[in-house]
Amino acid sequence: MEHNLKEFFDKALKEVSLDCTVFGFHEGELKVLLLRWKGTDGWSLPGGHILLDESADDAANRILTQRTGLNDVYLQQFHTFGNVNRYTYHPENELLEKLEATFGKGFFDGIIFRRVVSIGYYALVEFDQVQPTPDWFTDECRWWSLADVPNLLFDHNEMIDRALKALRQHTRNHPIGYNLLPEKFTMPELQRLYETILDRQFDRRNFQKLLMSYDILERLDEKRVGAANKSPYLYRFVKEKYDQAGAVGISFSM
Amino acid sequence: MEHNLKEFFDKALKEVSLDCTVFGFHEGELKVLLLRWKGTDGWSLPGGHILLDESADDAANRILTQRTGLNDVYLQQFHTFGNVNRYTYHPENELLEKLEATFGKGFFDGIIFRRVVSIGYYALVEFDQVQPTPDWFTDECRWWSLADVPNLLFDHNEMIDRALKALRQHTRNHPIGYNLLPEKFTMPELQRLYETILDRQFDRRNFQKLLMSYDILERLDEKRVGAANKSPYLYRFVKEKYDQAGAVGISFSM
DNA sequence: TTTCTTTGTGTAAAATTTACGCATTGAAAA
DNA sequence: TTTTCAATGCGTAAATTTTACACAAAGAAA
Repeated sequence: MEHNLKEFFDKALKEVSLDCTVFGFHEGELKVLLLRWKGTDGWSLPGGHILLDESADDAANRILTQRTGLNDVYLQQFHTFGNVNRYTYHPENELLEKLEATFGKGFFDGIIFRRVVSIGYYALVEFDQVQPTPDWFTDECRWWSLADVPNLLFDHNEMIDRALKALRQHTRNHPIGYNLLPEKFTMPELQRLYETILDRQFDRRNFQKLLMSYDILERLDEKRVGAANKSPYLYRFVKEKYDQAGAVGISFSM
Repeated sequence: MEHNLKEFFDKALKEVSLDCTVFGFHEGELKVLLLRWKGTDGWSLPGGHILLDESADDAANRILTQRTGLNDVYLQQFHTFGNVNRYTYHPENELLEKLEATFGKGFFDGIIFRRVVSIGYYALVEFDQVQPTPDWFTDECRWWSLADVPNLLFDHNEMIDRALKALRQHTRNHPIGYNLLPEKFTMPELQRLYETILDRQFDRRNFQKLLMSYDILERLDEKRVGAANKSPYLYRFVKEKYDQAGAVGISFSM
């Protein structure tokens, strides 16, 4: 990240931060990207501060690129967290002690652990494309299954809860999958994504009918081979129609 | 407001503000509350800063109480505005000059017109209950019909646009009316509210059937008299069921 | 060659949404 | 006092959408 942390903070908004819940889909499960703070076992969401000359959205993009190696990640702002005590839900004093053991006493004075309002974003990424990369504060960055997410620092568990709710809401009103699946995928794979996000099962015949009725998918002549069953067709999104359906809004009513 | 502005700002977050789009419903139209800045003809949304010891939601409530005289206003955070130039969409230099003519040169240095991220809320209120009250910066506070809203200061026109979109989205997934209508109202009045928010017409027979199917309304024995037609029944929301329906979420599909 | 799991496809029933008519009421007009 | 007129209350049929469900075919594994 930045060579000199204090220099960076001089060029950034101090009372506002942003945090990103990065969703990936792998082996039938939703995953989120978490970071472990240096010298501690405390985990948090990827986040950071907004530079004086960049918008909040630009900052979220910059941070996401740094953490994932990806450009043009799908990003959605969903809520801003402004509780007085949002930094004190968890024992930040212990965390601070451990961090100061690593960085030196007083290092973080005036940098973190003040009153900060945080803008929450969620991101949708292709799991396989991500290169999880720790930042200046952390020495580990990796995927966690949503079900296994531990107690996080600050109010980040609440952030994930809200991000997931926002994602579900989005899924009910827009097509989903372009950002979470590889370019080509089978209908059962797409269905599993929907089932995972919305946490319910669908009849595969009705699911196929509904999805095809949106006219955003193209069935290819290829099939996925190798599994111990009938080879399923591969599909891909027709980007223009996918975007159009997203702009107009569809109602996934199943 | 505060007797000493600079004293207030010492106890508040400086890089974060919040702005409220206050919706009222009157004579079949949606209205919003706007403020005219002292000594100028520039209008803006009601807003303010967050005190160090209050949450963003508390601040929004405090500000709304100050502007409307109401407690416990229905408030919903909908978006945070973080563009770099959100204070420069409009000729803020001219505004600043006029304000300094009123308050004295340099009065606002370090107080306004810096880089500020603003949290957008919308509020739903009973039009008749509101006592529009200007704040420290303004000398007029009044309702405007949504259709007549002029060019506002900063990015406040965009804020209203987004607030309205959020309100429409909310209306499609939750019951609406408890906060916008008086306690007792007729079915045609409720229908007109829906038609105004969603900007389309409904068949009154189907509308009545659908609304009654939610089981959130109670028909009273009273009727509204005085108009040159058949006296319509009065209805009122059953608060518990209204809240329950709001928590579960309903789908207004018409 | 057989078995077993998964995929591809279509149709009928149920539920929901939409369209629409007529009698009634109450103030205003005649 | 009577008539008129606009708005309200109530119910049913048609159209559409959603849901439920069964059987044949493919392909790897046994």
